[in-house]
Order: sequence, then C-alpha cells, then structure tokens
Amino acid sequence: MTAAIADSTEVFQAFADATRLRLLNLLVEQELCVCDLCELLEEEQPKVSRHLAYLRRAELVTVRDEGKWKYYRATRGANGLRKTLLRCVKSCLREMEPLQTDLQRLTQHECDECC
Amino acid sequence: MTAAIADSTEVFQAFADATRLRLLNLLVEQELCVCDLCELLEEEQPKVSRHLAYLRRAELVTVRDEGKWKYYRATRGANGLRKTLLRCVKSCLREMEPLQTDLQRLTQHECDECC
DNA sequence: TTTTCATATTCGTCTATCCAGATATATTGA
DNA sequence: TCAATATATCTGGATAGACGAATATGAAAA
Repeated sequence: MTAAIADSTEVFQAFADATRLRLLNLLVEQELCVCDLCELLEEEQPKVSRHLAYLRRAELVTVRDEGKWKYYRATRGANGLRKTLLRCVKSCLREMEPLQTDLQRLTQHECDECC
Repeated sequence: MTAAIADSTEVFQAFADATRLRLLNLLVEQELCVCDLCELLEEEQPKVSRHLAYLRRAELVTVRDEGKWKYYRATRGANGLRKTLLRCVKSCLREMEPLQTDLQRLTQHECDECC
C-alpha cells in the first residue's frame, strides 16, 4: 500500500465515527474550545479530547493555544480529499440528526468566559 | 445515534480500506466479475469476495447474476453521500497509486470467456 | 507555592475488522 | 450423477479502536 492510499484510508476512517462527525460539523463553522465542544455535544471531556487527537493526527483539525484554553477548528487549506470531505459535512451530511441540532445549539450557544 | 448518521459512518468505513477503494475504483468504471477483479488486483478470491460483501452491505455496489458468474458494479442512483464519495473516487482519489495503475490494467484487460 | 481549572493521556475491557487458510455452495458441462 | 469452476463463508489469531474511569500535565489565580 502506497503512502498516498494509506493517507486516504486514514482520512475516511476519521470520518467513520459519529462523535468525530459531530465535532467536524461544528469545527467547519467556527473555532471552538474543548469545553464548548463538550457542552454542545453533551459528551465527557476525555471522550471529546480523544476524538480531537484522532482528528489532529489525520490533519483534519488544527489547534491554537491561548493560555489555559485550546481552540480547535477544521484545517484551512486542506488537500483534495480532506477538502472534499469537509465540504461534504457542510452539504450532504448536515441535514442529518444529530448534526442539524448540534448546529442549532451552536448558534444559540453562549460561551463562558473562555471565548 | 440516529439511523441516518449510523448509515453515514458505515459508508465512510466502507471507503476506509485500500482493497475496497481499489475495487470501487474499478467498479465505478464498469461491471466486472469476481475473477476479473482478482486478476486485476492480484488478490486472492476469498479476500475479494469478503470486501465485495462489505461493499454490498453498505449499498455501494450491486450484483447481477449470470449463470456461474456474478457481475458487480458501483450502485447506480446512489444517495447524497454515496454519490459524492463515489464521484470522489473518480476525481481526487484516482491519481493515487495503486488506483491509477489498476485503471490502466483495466483498459488493457482481456477478459476470459466469462465476459 | 498551592490550588484550581482546562485539557490530554493511560489503563483495562470489549468489540470490530483484518488476514490467510480451509471449506461450503451453486452452476455448468461431461 | 460427477467433476470442475466461480463465488461465498467460516475459523482463529492479530490488531485497531471504542468506552469509562482514573490520572497526568500545564497554565492561571490565589
């Protein structure tokens, strides 16, 4: 298996999990810190962090450090497949539950002091 | 997890394997029987059949029976995500090895009596 | 420096999936 | 009916990934 195809299967694998899809769905919209993501998804922090680490390894999200907080967002300037799939999240996937509801919660979301 | 998102993760999972990507790469081009696929990929028949079964479960390929042979091809009239990802195989993925080579072998491929 | 808060990682367990090898099923032709 | 061919499935072992619970790290505040 060449490096190229191994990279592609890794990217597809990253999309093949409901929690990660939910995270990506929010992170293509805007930068968010881990605590916001936990609230929005109503998931425990270790679970969210674990999946964010997975997405980081797959180069689908990037982190920005700011003091105590870490802000994640979908990678800008992603390559062919990553770009296509991230765009997919904004089009054909977004109508699904729970992605739609997550997005609604995001627009209503009042950040804590962290934002 | 709703049915919809479970379906999506299943589809992504189906794409997250090098052998299945290679199969789909050929099957979006034309209908092929299992023995052709084994030859083209230089893989053992049980392995090819196993992955075809996986793709069938994910509704990414369909089978047509004709006597001794079974002809597979990528599902026509696939829904949103399936359609997008199958199109992906024809665009951003196809340049990768071994997909490009597989495709070249397909154009040179002399079918046995089965076709 | 000690505490607190945000985040990451480790551990043990369970499940899914991969593979190769062996075997089962089904169709065709002798 | 028997043999050959095409395809599918089962078995067992290895590995990856999911989870919850517990713990580690690291920055800021007290």
